[in-house]
Amino acid sequence: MQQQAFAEGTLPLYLRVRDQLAGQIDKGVLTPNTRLPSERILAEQFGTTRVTTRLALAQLEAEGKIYRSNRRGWFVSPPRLIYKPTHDYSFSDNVAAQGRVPETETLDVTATEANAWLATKTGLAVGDPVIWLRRRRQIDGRPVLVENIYLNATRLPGIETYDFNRSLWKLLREQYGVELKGKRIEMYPTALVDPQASAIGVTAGTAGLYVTRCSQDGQGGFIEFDEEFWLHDALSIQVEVS
Amino acid sequence: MQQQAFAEGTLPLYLRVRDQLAGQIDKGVLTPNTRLPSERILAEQFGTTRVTTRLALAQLEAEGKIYRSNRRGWFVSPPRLIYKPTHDYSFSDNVAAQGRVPETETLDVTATEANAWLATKTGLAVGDPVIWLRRRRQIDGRPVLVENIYLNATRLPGIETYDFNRSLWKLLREQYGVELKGKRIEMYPTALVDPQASAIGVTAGTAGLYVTRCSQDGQGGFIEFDEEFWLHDALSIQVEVS
DNA sequence: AAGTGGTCTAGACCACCAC
DNA sequence: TGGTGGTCTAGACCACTTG
Repeated sequence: MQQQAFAEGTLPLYLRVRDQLAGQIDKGVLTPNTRLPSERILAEQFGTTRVTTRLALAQLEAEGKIYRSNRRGWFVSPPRLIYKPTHDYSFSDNVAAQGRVPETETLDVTATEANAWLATKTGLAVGDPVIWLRRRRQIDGRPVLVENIYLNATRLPGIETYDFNRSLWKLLREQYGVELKGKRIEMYPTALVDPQASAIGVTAGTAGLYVTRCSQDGQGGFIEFDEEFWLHDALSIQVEVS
Repeated sequence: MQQQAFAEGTLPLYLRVRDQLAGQIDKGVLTPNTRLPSERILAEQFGTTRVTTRLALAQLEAEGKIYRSNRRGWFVSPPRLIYKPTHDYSFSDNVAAQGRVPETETLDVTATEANAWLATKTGLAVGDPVIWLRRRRQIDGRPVLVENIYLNATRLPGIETYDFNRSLWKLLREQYGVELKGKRIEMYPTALVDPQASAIGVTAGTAGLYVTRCSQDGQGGFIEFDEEFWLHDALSIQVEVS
């Protein structure tokens, strides 16, 4: 029985499987959004078991080179979306400008009140009215993020009556004359867990990037707090300061 | 033989193991940098196998709640370091200000020339002289990042003669009168692979955050290009713009 | 209905670290 | 030297998606 065959150099088997697949991706044999052969077939091709094959696939997934779609299989990751959270970019415009197809779905709109956590993040008082908005956004048909948006209901009366399947930034400007100015952004890598994982349609534990953004108007009044849960391989963040 | 026992609710076993351990961490039974029981002992305690136990541990690792150290075991993650890449913060000062103990090791100093990749990132011409610096930085004795720094050798003559186990920012200011101004920052989550994984002392494939920072002086001249490879659970990024 | 990934078992040997 | 995680085998059944 073959165990720990460190024959070809010192690399463990699952990393050699990884290298083979990565090579096919880098050379363009496998192109973005192509489905890989099934785990059982890959295991047979590489003369190993599913467990080891899955180690290799998990490695490539961690590197952002492939992703999985529910129980449908493994796919080659498309290029990362360049995302500049300090700008007022519309998601839709930004995605389109990079030659991709955006889509936004509103999952949920709820009138509620600021809790303690939101109060410290926004400067609101506990109990202040907010509109809580949940959206899912896709690139080329792949869901890449879900977000919770908390809007200052006092500052933006009637906002819950609008269509949110579009750019919120444009809505604020056109209907309320608001230009977002000050922003406080915080982000860190973490795993996506439920309910966000389910909303995106990935397994709990999938690597993600958690981004929060607190925006004010020109006078320093709180407008919007945005909490985004991104797939870790879907974006590249860029920030410029002078 | 017990397989797929979805008895207590619908959660798979490895997620129930995860929840138990996460509860002990959140309740403070297990405190930062505490070692968890060994995988074999955990497997026995939860009445399962090592493979399933490792699934639970990998989940917690992905969430940033625990980390592993070489072959020494699993440990509870300390709080994330708050990091503001747009500021001129010194790593050492920043870590110390958050009540932690910083350490910097210079791995390597090399005089070399800009290649095509570096040229596009910095605005230098291919072949321009640069000083290439590799450093490893620790927090409370845990290595959390390695970095490649490329310094404009023309602009900073003799810089390779200084001690780099300290704040580079202070060195530039005190010895060259340089105040870093313009910055272009780019970052995305990805897995750490060799040689960075080895340098930090983690398994290849460990989740990380890749950060690059291009800094100029007040006149727009290129000073420094910094490429950082962070452990994904070690930091939280904050950016403020007005 | 067939095929996919998701979960799980019950073992094994190896490389490395601390003692 | 003994214990740790790292890697690996050869199977199994389950839940879901797709034709």
